[in-house]
Parts: sequence; C-alpha cells; structure tokens
Amino acid sequence: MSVRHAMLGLLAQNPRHGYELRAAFHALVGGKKNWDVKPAQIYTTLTRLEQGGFVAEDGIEQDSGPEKRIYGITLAGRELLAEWFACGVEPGHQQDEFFLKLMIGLASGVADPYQLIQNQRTHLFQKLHDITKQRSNIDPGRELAMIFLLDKAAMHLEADLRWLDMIEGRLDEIKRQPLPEPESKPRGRPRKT
Amino acid sequence: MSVRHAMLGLLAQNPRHGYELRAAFHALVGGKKNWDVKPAQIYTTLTRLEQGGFVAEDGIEQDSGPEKRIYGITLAGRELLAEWFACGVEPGHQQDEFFLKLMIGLASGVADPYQLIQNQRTHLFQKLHDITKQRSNIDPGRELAMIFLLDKAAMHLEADLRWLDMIEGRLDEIKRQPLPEPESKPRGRPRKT
DNA sequence: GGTGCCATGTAACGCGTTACATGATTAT
DNA sequence: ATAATCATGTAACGCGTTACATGGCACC
Repeated sequence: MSVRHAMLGLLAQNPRHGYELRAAFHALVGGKKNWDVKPAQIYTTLTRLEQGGFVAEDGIEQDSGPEKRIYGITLAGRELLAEWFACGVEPGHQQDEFFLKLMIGLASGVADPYQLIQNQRTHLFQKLHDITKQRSNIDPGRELAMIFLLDKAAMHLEADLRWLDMIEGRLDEIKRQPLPEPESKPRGRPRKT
Repeated sequence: MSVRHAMLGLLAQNPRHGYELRAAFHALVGGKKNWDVKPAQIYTTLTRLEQGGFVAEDGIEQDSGPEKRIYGITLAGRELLAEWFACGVEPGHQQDEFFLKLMIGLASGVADPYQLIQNQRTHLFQKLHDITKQRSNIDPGRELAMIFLLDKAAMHLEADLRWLDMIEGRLDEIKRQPLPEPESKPRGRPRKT
C-alpha cells in the first residue's frame, strides 16, 4: 500500500532501475533492517505500475554484466503520487491482534488471561529494550531520521504497556460481562432437522 | 494472520458453521464496525484450515433453507491454537507509511514537508475526535471491551500527534542531513555502454 | 577457488479485498 | 412487493512473502 507510492516518488526524483530503487528505498528508511523490501516485490510492483501506465521503461543501460532496465515516471504516475501526498495516512489499525487473543482466550476458556497479558508484557518490554539499545548506538548527525523512527516505535510500545496495565486491572470486570453466545447452541452429533 | 487463529479459538469453544463464526467474531470484537471480517474470508480460511487438518467437517445441519456445514476443531488445530496463545504479538509495524511519505517528499522535492505534517495532524485529530465521540456513546456496562479498544486507539493517536510535533520542530535538522543519492547518477536518454 | 555483491527475474503461496451469484426465510 | 437477514460460496485481484534460478564481477 505504501511501497508502490514510495517507488513512484523515487522515480519522480530520478529515473532508476530496480536495484537502484531498492537501494534508494533502504537509504531513505535507514537500512534494510528497518524496512526490507524484497527484490521480488520491487520487480512485481514495477511491472504492475508499468501495466497501469504510471511508469514507463526509459531505456536500457548496459555497462558490464546484466541489462539494467531504467524506469521513469509518467504523467499519470505524477498524478497518483500527488494524490498520495494530498491524503492523510491511516493510523495503525485498531485491529489489534492481542486484544483478539485475549478475548478468544476468555471466551474459549483455553488460555489464562493473566498469563496472556504477562506474556505480552514481557514481549513488549523486550522490544522496548532492543529499541532503546539500538537508538543509543547510532550517530544522530548522520542518521537522524532513524532516531525519529525509533522514538516513534518506543512511544507506541510505552502506550501499549500502559494499556496492558489498564486492562489487567479491570480483567475481573470484563469477565463479569455477559459473554457472547457461550453455549447458546450446544451441538453434539450431526442431525438433520 | 490473526483471523485464522481467532476462528480456531471460536471452534474450540463450540463447533459452528461459517455464518455463526462470523457473528461470534463480530460479537467478540464489538460489532462489524470495528473489525469486519468478510464472508469470503471466512469461507476461504475455513477451507484452508480444513486442508491443513486443523478443522474438520462435523456434520451438516439443515432446518430450513440452505445447508449449514458445521466445523469442529481437531487435535492439530488445538495445538496450533496453543502455540498462538503461547507466543507474543508483534507490536504494530514500525513500518510507518507517513514517515515514508515525509522522506519521499523531502527527497523528491515534490511535496512540502510542513504541509504533509499539517495534513497528517488534522487527519489524526479528526480520528481522535471520532473516537472520543464514539467512546462517549457506548454503555460501559455492556460493551466494556469496546471501551478498551477505543482507549488503546486514542492512546496511540496521542502518541502519533506528539511525534508529529517532535519531528516538525526538527525538520530543519533533517533537511540539513546529507540526502541519499540526490543526483549521483544523472540519467538522460538511454545509452549502451 | 570461494564468498559476496550486483542485477535480473519467476513461481507459488498466504491473507485480505471487492464484486458477483444463488436461494430461502422473515419483516414491513 | 420489497427489503433485510440468513447462509453459502466462486473469481479475480492487490500486496507481500519465501524459495528458487541465472549470471557476471570483484576481492581475498
């Protein structure tokens, strides 16, 4: 959903071939460790963009070794890019997998909710630790952008941890709630009317 | 990535057919407005789970109208579910689309970064407003879980807004940074060697 | 001679989406 | 009548993934 547009933006800056696109992307985002776009995605996206008329082949470069197919952005591509810049980005899904896990655990009775919360908490603490460690190891003069990314991740992790504390304190309230269809339609063996 | 496991959990609680699965899912998550799982996904996931041996058809119910194929969870399914419960959930991607947009705008020179930030800020404010409004309209006695979901979303939105303020204050520092390959390989018309 | 980078792709799959199609029952 | 809900699916696509395959070049 975003790589597509990012590739357009990079082609708007300068015509490139696939490999250069990937390198430029990684440079922008602070290395492949942060956001690794696989070659397969680069090339498939590129052909899709070409089929849509948003980029066009702009010649082939061949100094030594394999051919390098240079792509450039088209007018339609610039319009698509402008639309992307003009609209707001949806914040990370409220579709929360952990919440789902907790509710499923509660409803099915298969998992202990306190245990689930504790698991998740240590998991997030670990992530937070990794991030602060990573943050302390980079040069703010050269990789400032990456610091911002890490800061953002840390802020979200802290929010998640606070949220976990909150729901843990109220788990008993949730459990007292009328669970949706606990045994409403008990089903045994198959039957026909 | 998560619907699959949620369906397994619901089948562990009680054998069901596709439509009931969907209804139970929506009930857990607070209505289809919060997390709408489309029928197509239910049925395709169900057949995939069946092919994997994690669920099995448990008979057909037919009271009136169409057949209802009841599915039950298998042993392999219960194991898969237990694994899901045992592992931690990855926090929402640090792969941030807005960050990408900002960097692409900066690098390509096509968009004004301050404008981008302002756009995003109003967008997020709008979302935050919607959420607090929605939160005030629900009964905490019956839909407590949904309140938690909304609280979480609000906390993340606030974090995002604080982050936007932060990077806006430092945009000039980013701009002073050595941009990755601005015009390193100027390319005109195609050429061979 | 091996390792690793440069550079290109194809094939197949997983998850999720939209759009389409069918047909019965129930409510207005 | 017609609209909504119940209940089932298929087809095709978009994005992203892993795994695989090819081949030249550079360096140690």
